[in-house]
Amino acid sequence: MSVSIKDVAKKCGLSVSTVSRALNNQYGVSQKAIQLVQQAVKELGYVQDQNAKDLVSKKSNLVGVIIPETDFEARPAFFEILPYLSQTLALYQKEMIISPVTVVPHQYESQTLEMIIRKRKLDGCIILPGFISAHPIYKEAKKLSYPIVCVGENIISRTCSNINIDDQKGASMAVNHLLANGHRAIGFINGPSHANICLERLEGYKQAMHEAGISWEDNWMMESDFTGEGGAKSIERLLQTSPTLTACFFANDLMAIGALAKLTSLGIRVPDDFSIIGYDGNFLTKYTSPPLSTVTLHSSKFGIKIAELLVQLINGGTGKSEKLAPHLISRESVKKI
Amino acid sequence: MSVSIKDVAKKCGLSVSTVSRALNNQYGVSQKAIQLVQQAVKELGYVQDQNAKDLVSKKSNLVGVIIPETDFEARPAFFEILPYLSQTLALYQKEMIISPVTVVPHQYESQTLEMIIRKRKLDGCIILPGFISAHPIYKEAKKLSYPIVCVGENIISRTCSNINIDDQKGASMAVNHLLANGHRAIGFINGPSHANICLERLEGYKQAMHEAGISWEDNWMMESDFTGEGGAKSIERLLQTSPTLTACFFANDLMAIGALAKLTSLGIRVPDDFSIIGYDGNFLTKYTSPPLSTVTLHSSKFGIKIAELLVQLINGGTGKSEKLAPHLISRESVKKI
DNA sequence: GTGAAAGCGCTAACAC
DNA sequence: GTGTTAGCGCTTTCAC
Repeated sequence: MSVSIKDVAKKCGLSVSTVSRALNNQYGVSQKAIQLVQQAVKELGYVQDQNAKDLVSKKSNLVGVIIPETDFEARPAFFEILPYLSQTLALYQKEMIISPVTVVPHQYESQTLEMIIRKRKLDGCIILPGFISAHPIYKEAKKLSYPIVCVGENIISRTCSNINIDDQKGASMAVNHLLANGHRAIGFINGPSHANICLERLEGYKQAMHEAGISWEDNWMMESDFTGEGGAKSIERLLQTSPTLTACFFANDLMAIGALAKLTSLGIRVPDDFSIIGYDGNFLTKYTSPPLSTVTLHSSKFGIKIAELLVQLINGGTGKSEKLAPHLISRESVKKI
Repeated sequence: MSVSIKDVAKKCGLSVSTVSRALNNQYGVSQKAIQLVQQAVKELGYVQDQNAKDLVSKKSNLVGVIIPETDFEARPAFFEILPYLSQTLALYQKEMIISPVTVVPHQYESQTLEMIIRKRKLDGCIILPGFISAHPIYKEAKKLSYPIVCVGENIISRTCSNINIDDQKGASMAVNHLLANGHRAIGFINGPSHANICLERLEGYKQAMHEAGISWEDNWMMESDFTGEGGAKSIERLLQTSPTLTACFFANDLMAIGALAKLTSLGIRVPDDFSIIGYDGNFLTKYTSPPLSTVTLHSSKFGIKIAELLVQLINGGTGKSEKLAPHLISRESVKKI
C-alpha cells in the first residue's frame, strides 16, 4: 500500500538504482531522469523509507539524548535546551531521539548506553546532566567508542567530549561587576558546599576579590540552600554579623530574589542602600523590583554548542573538554558607589 | 563487525528463524533453544537491530513529537513536559523522536507532517502547541489517518485526538478561592484579549462571579500583557479606578508577581490589605514574599495524559477531545476576610 | 520444534 | 548513464 522506490521506478520506466541515484543527487544521472523521478515522486506521494536506507548504509542520522528518568514529581532541569539541540542537529540532517535512563545505579543494566546506541545504530549520543557522578553510564561512556557528549560531567576519551559551564568565571564576572561599581565589602551567599558548582562559584568569588586586592573576611561568606527562604534568612544573618557590607553576590537567583524580598521588608532599599547580584539568569529576574542583575548562560547557546560538539565527534573529531563562559546581565539591583 | 542474528544462530547451532522466535518469546520454541539463545546473546553482546525489525514489521515503535521551530531567542514554552512524555511512552515500549517544524505557514512544505511520519514509519505523533491555529499542519493532522494528538488546538478526527487545559475551570477555581475567603469585590487582570486562553479565563471569572451572585463591574477587569511590568502598572490603575476591590485574580503568575512588588512598594500589604492569586503555577511563586497562591496543571499529569491519548489511538481507539482541569495551590497571598 | 527461503525498501558494487 | 544483482538484519510463511 505504501509507495516504494520500485513504484517510482516503474512509473518512470527506469531502474530502481537510477531512481535511487537521482533521489540522492548523485553524479551520473541524466537531467531527464532526474526530472522524471521528481515528477513521479510528486505524483505518487513517495517518501523515502529512512529505515531501509539506514539498514544498508549502517548509519541512522539519529542522535540519542539520554535524560535521567526522574520520578514524576521532580522538576527536571535542563530540558529547555532540548529544542535548541533538536534544531541545531536538524541543521546537520540529524534527528533526535530521547531515551530516559534510570538514575538508580543498580537498576542500570536492562538499558545500557551501548544497547541504546546499537539498537537504532545511533550516530552518537548526548548525556544530559542529572545522574550522579558515580552512575555507571559515565564509566560506559568513557569506555565505548561511539561519539558521546557528556554534559556537566568531566568524561573524556577519544570519542567522548564533555561540556560544562564555567561557573568559576561566571562567579568572577558577578563579583567583578560589583567591584566595578565601587563595592569592596562584598558578601557571598553560596549553595551547599558539597556541590561542585558551589565550589567553583566560591573559587570565582575568591579569585575576583583576590585580583582586586581585597582581603575578605570569612564571615562575609555564608552557606545556604539555594532556596528563596534560605536567601532571605542568610542575608539577614549576614548583615547582622557583617554590617559593613555594601553588596552581596548570591550563588543563584532564587536566593537573591528571596533576599530581595527580605531586604525590602527590612526597609533596606535595593540598590540604594544595598546592592545585590544573582546567578543563573532565571527569566523571572527580569520582573523583580528592581530587576535583578545576574549572570547567565543562554540555553540556546548551550544547546547549539552541545550539538556541535557531537557533530564534530561524529565527523571523526577527537574528544575534548569545553567550558562555556556565561555572561553578565546588568540590570538595576547594583548601584555605583 | 556488529554481531547479528546470524552469529547468534551459528553459535547456538540453530537456524536464524528459531533464534528470531526465541528472541521474541513466541510459542513453539523449546526451553532448551531459548536458553541456548539467551546464553549466546549474552556472550556475544548481541543487540537486536530495531531498524531491520521495523523494516519487515512495518512499524517502528517510534512516536514523533512535533515542536515549533522557534528562532534561537524565544523562550519556548511547554518543553518541560517532554521528559514526562518520553517516560510514559517508554512504558508502552515506544521511543520518542523530536521533529522541529517551521512556524511560518508558507515555509511548511519541505517537511510536512505526512513526510515526517512516513519517513520513519512513526506509530503516531504529538503536535505540541506553539503554532498559530491557521498553520497548515493542523489541517493536515485532521486529514491524515495516522494517530495524532494535538495539544492546545481543537482538532479532532477518527485518528486524531486533542487535549487542552480547562482554563475556564481553572480561572473559576482561582476566583472561587477568593470568594471562599470572603472576598466579593474581586478584580481581574487578564492577558491580551485576542488570545483564546484569555477568553477562557475571562469566562471562568465571569462564571464564578455569576454563580456567587455577584454583579461585577466592568472596571473591575483590565487587559494587560502577561508581563511583570504589565501586572504592576495594571494593579496600580485598577486600584485607582476601583478602590473598593479587596482582591484580584491575575491571568498569569508573572503579572501577579509584578503586581505584588508594586503593591509592596505602594505600602499595600499582601495579603493583609489586599489579596491576590495568580495562574500557571510557575515554580517561583513558591518563593515570592508572601508565597503566591495560584492555579496550576502539573506538567507530569499533562505529559502522561498526552502520551496515553496517543497510545489509545495507536491501539485503534477513536479520536476524542480531552480537557484537563488544573488544581489550586493555596499559599499565603489570600487572606480570609 | 525447527529450518529454508522469500522478501521488507533500499544502496552499492559491477557490468554494460 | 543505466540496469542487474547481491545483500543489509530481520520476520514470516511454508515445509518437514
